[in-house]
Amino acid sequence: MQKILVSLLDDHPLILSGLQQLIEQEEDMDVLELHHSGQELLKAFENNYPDILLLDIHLPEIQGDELALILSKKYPQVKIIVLSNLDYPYYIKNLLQSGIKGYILKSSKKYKIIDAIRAVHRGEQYIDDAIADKANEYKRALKHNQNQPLLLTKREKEILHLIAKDYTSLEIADELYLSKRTVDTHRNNLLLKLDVKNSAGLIKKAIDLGLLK
Amino acid sequence: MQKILVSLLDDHPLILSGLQQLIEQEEDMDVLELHHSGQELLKAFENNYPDILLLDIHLPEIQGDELALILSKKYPQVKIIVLSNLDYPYYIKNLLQSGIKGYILKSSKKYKIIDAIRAVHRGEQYIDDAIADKANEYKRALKHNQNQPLLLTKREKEILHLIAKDYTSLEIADELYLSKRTVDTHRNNLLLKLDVKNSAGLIKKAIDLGLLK
DNA sequence: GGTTAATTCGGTATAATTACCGATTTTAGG
DNA sequence: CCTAAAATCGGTAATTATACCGAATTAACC
Repeated sequence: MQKILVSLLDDHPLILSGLQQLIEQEEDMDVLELHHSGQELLKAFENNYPDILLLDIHLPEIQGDELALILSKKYPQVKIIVLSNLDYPYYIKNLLQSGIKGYILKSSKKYKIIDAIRAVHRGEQYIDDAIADKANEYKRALKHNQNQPLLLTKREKEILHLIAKDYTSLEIADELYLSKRTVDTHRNNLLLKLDVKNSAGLIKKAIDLGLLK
Repeated sequence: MQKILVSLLDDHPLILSGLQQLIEQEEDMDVLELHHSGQELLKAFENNYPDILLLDIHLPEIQGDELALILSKKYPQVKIIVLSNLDYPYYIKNLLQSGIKGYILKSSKKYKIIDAIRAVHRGEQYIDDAIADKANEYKRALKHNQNQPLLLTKREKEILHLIAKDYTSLEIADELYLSKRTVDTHRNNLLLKLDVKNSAGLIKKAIDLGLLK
């Protein structure tokens, strides 16, 4: 029988080991390669790529969702399962649009991860129950916001990072050679998109969503 | 030869597996027990405890530093090594005062973790280089703040959590039956203690330090 | 019981953010 | 080339947060 080939991307060596061990215990799957960064993965994929990629969404250099988008365009054969800590459900919507096939929490029981790999390999979608539940909750709670995409623009991300760095609007304006008014507009859009009412909530949610740090 | 007995506490099963595998590969150490929560660990320690405890500082229910304090009072024989993602160095000062013997990053190379266990077992202190470097940097940069303890009071933590929840000062005051003025004082103290100048920076740093979420 | 830290509250002033109304120009993609 | 999204900028008003002066009460600890 052809084994399911799985590659892993995570910046934590410990998580990589844990996943590797977990997968190699199964008879119908094998680990192809371990990757520690998005750059490394992109290079490695030029030579060879797996059936399934387990992708940590929290990465230091590149945003997980950006990488997912690149990969699903360049390597649509590779089925991507996202590993995340997030319990914010609406984030999945964007990811699913990026071609993600599965979404599980890092804190999941081990068998769930194995199940997810098999399901996605069969061509199914696999969303962690905990998340699916919350997603429904969320949809019910927020009707007015449901067709608003959560993808941040380049400028918005830039400004978000500066807000997190303790900058005031004026300081951001100076830094980016913009008027304070422009910065405020972007701040407002950030608050709207993330559905929070001030900067404290913005930063909190941004980190939870993996948009920051 | 007597093996070094190591117990592990982390809320992520994957990290636990990774650590377990890593430690059991070494001939001079063994894993005593895996713990998934602070409560579970405290109960288990009543019967038996290890030489070394690898303690994740990011825990859902109990604060890592609080647990460390409890443990070092109740079980001073157990040497604690903290595992963390933090690159904020001044946090260690408090931890070291709580009786912590080692401090390493989750993203460390695997051999570092093994080294740390051996060093701490010999009675040495082991601080991750990356952190030690930053700690010195930080000391140089911030002289005026160096004798200010970073431990937050109960009330401050309470208010910090509400700030992160998008509450305004007035809403917090209502929630806790306080005057707005009191809330503002606490907010100010939070800004001072964490050395940031607004709520956005406060939340960012609090999360980095493991004080939130 | 005495000392220290924590918590509570007041006023005033300034700075910063957020909420509204708006608009034009630039960029990216089909 | 055309269209939609993104990025840019203005003014005003209201709300919030922060910076300063201060101090009294309560809780915790030795």
